[in-house]
Amino acid sequence: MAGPTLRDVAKRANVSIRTVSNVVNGYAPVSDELRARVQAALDELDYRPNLIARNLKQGRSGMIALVVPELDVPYFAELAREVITAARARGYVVMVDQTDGDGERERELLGRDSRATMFDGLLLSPLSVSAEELRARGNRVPIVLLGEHIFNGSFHHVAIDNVAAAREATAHLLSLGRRRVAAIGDQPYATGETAQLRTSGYRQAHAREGLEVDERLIVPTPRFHRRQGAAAMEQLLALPEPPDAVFCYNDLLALGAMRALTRAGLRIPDDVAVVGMDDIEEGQYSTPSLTTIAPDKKEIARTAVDVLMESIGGAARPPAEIMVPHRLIVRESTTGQVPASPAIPS
Amino acid sequence: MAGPTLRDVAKRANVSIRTVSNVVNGYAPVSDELRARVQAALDELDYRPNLIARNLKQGRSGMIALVVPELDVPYFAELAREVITAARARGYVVMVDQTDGDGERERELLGRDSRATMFDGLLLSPLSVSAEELRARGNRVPIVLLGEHIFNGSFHHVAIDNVAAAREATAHLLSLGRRRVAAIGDQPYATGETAQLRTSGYRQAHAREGLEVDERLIVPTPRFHRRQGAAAMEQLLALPEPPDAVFCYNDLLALGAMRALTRAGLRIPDDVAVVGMDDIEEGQYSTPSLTTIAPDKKEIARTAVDVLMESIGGAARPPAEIMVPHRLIVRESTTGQVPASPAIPS
DNA sequence: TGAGGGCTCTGCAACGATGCAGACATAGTG
DNA sequence: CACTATGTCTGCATCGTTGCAGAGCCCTCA
Repeated sequence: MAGPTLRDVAKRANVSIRTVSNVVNGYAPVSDELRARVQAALDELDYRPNLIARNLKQGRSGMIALVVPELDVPYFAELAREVITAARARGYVVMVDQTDGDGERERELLGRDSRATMFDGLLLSPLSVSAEELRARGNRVPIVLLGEHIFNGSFHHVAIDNVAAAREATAHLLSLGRRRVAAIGDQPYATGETAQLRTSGYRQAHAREGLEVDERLIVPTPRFHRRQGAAAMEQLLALPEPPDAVFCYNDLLALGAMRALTRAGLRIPDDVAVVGMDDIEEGQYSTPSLTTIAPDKKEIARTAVDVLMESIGGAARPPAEIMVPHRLIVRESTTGQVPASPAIPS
Repeated sequence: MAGPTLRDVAKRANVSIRTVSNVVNGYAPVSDELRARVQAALDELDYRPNLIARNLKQGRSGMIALVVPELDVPYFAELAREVITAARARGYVVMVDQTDGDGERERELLGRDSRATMFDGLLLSPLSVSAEELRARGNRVPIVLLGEHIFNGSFHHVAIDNVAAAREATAHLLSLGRRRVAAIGDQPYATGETAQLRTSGYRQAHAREGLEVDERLIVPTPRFHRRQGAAAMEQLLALPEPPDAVFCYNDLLALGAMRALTRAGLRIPDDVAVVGMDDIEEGQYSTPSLTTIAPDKKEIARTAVDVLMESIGGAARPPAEIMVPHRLIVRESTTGQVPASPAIPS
């Protein structure tokens, strides 16, 4: 079962273990003759270094973990892809784990028997666990947080400017002349920090136009899936004065909302305009295509990995709140027209 | 930086290293008094076991790797989710890696310096690399293949019955009275085995009805993304006699094709009916919702993990070709009506 | 009373690799 | 020729943990 070790190769080539190691790693100078002999033995036995042993000796594993709520949520899948790519560029591999947004599962990560110690660092996109808890558990492993707003500055944190993004999305709808703009996705409780930031951006946009917010148009949702988006939209349509536009806190909610609108026989954007957030690929191909706020995912991933590498390297600079660019992408769901770009987006 | 080790705890509690280890693992009987003393020391130092060392000693890592072409392709993301869940149930964590369908990247996995040795087993969904190569590289790590058809029986392999699935999808279209049924996604070359199986199912369905296949209706695509689906559909619409139905080899192709149809001002399914394959969540919410072949992903994941665990455990039973159930799910894109199920699917 | 048997607890060796210091042979230098 | 410098190669210790064998100790029972 177990493969040959350095010892086996050494015996076969009649050299010391250390020399074989040197050949494998190209370290110390080795005479051509000996190198050839060792190489032959390596090939014959098809030696593969035991990375676990190497890791133990070197005190690092070359692995980081990425923890997201749900991997099959497109935003996280797309983010995971970028993280894996960014990490690979730096010689790291990524273990992906999902918590299902379950606080228990998130806390497990910090527990005594967690596998966290196997990794050189953690990228965490927490849903339920608070920064306070994270800090209290005082993991020894460097951590960088993604997306979730954590205000107490205990950890490095990479995200877009949620307030500004929400403000721009809402302003876009207002600029189209819509006057009853709904918001889907508020989470007015402790762990809904990101959602609250977006709500506050939504309010700011109204305030800047001197408009009142009709509180009934703000629909909270416990989660950010299509199902909740559809349900929230149905609720909004049942109002005496239904909205003429809706800003959804992510694209899945928006897609669910659009589905509900279509079912109700309403036209998008003529009757109701829709904006999402995340710019998942699906929104480019939906009917109609979805106007959205696009966070720079590549940049998020790259930055997060960079900062994590720095921490792993031992740089003890104070935890930073890092903002990553975003931009509004206008598509059919608000203007009814495709942008100038080609008919079939990439 | 590095946390306390068993030695540190032992020194503090004034016991042997071995005893601390016993307390941590609950192994040998330890007197209550000593246990308490050791536990106190553990708590004070906030000891965390070094899993790398433990792995080295025990010869296993408790990790398996899942290698897919692209994590942000919904099918793979959904599959990854199930694999992670299934593996966790068995005490394993999953490292997810993606190859971008790049043969080079896939081959890297088998190379001398690959990290594959760090894992107890590999779940591989290869795109470019052939079974022949896989076998030649003779990795020492147990491997289970997912999805791709490998006929030479060198490895365990878990997949649906692609021929039957494609036949059923096509038969469904024919049973609706469609007579010019196109196929999008053929790959008539060495590494397109799965696609070829589907084409053969498509042909079988025609043959059983005594119908001729118009070869111009079979459109190959190098990849299985929305973009290719849209392009292929446009190509089909340009034919003198365009199709009245299309079977796409996965859901993304189908979604792309639907987008092209909508753009061309055609109605689905009235003018052209569409069937996909994979049952990704997006297809439930598209407009119209997508008829598709649903592979039992949970079952695929569970079976694959089980078989892999068996191999890891040392069971040397011969490589098996394992078929997992699938079923046709009829939605609006072929019948124009939602099935009896609730308006908003889960 | 003394051999035998549990119960606790300990120390040594080992997993497979690398860091380090030094051995040995050869070459270069005055 | 003696002495240092250089280039190769080796052995030992070590990373943090667990497997194994056994040392004490107390208790039991013939």
